[in-house]
Amino acid sequence: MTQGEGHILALLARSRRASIAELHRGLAHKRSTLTSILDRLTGRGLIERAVDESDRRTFVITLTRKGAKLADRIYWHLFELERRVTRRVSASDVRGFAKVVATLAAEADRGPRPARRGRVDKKKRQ
Amino acid sequence: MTQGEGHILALLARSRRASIAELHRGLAHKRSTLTSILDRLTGRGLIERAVDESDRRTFVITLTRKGAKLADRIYWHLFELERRVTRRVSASDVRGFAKVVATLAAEADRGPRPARRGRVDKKKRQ
DNA sequence: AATGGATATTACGATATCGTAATATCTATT
DNA sequence: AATAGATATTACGATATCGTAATATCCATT
Repeated sequence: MTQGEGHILALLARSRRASIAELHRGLAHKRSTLTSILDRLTGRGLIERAVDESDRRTFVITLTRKGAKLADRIYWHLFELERRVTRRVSASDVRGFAKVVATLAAEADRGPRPARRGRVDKKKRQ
Repeated sequence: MTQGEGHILALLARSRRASIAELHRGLAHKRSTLTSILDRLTGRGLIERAVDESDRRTFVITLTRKGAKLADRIYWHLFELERRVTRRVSASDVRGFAKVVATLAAEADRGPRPARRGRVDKKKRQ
């Protein structure tokens, strides 16, 4: 079980049913990696892919019974970890954490700001 | 340039000279991965490996002139990012962030606490 | 100096992730 | 209905990471 696989199962533990694009939004991986992850989860009989009839470009991912069991365990595990952490830190610590993370993400996303010497190759990110 | 490579160069930008074990402490990767990273950096002429005469089991990693230049750029880049973030958040936010991260790491390291049903396979981590 | 255990590192095959190109469907416009 | 552009996804080869086993050196004890 890789980090990415666990992550996807945890997401599905809540939504139960999601498109690939939706899952991708909650994942720090490239889209092609998500395909691999879904392939593996499908191969192990944990999830199922079905074409969405309303938009046949997309697939709807659902958990199998077996997958739901595992997903719940993972979700519970993460929930438990969160609980243990929030017990040991203050609410304002958590707010500070969230704020720093959000700011970090936003700033990193903007890329190198003040034009340094040398070309600033603004890479495309998908 | 992968994340791992950048990370190692950033570490070397400060210490200029480090053992592999030292580098590994500051890296979120397995030791064997570090070997690969060092191989690539060596191949590109950015670092050099030399046996430590005082303990011939270990190697001393140093930056080449070319590597030092790149390492400084990377370090500067990270420093700059940090500066941009700390400008937008308060000092107590940063403290909260650090506290949550530390607690999270500590709790995750302890593993699942209250014995759930099923075996708790405490995996070895290197 | 020989033994055994600990530490430091690498080799190597297995697996995961990435990046790009290709395919298929949808939506809007002519 | 034909075309063009946008969106959603996968295929596939290249690269990075992982896990384990192997090797070499060091250190302590006999």
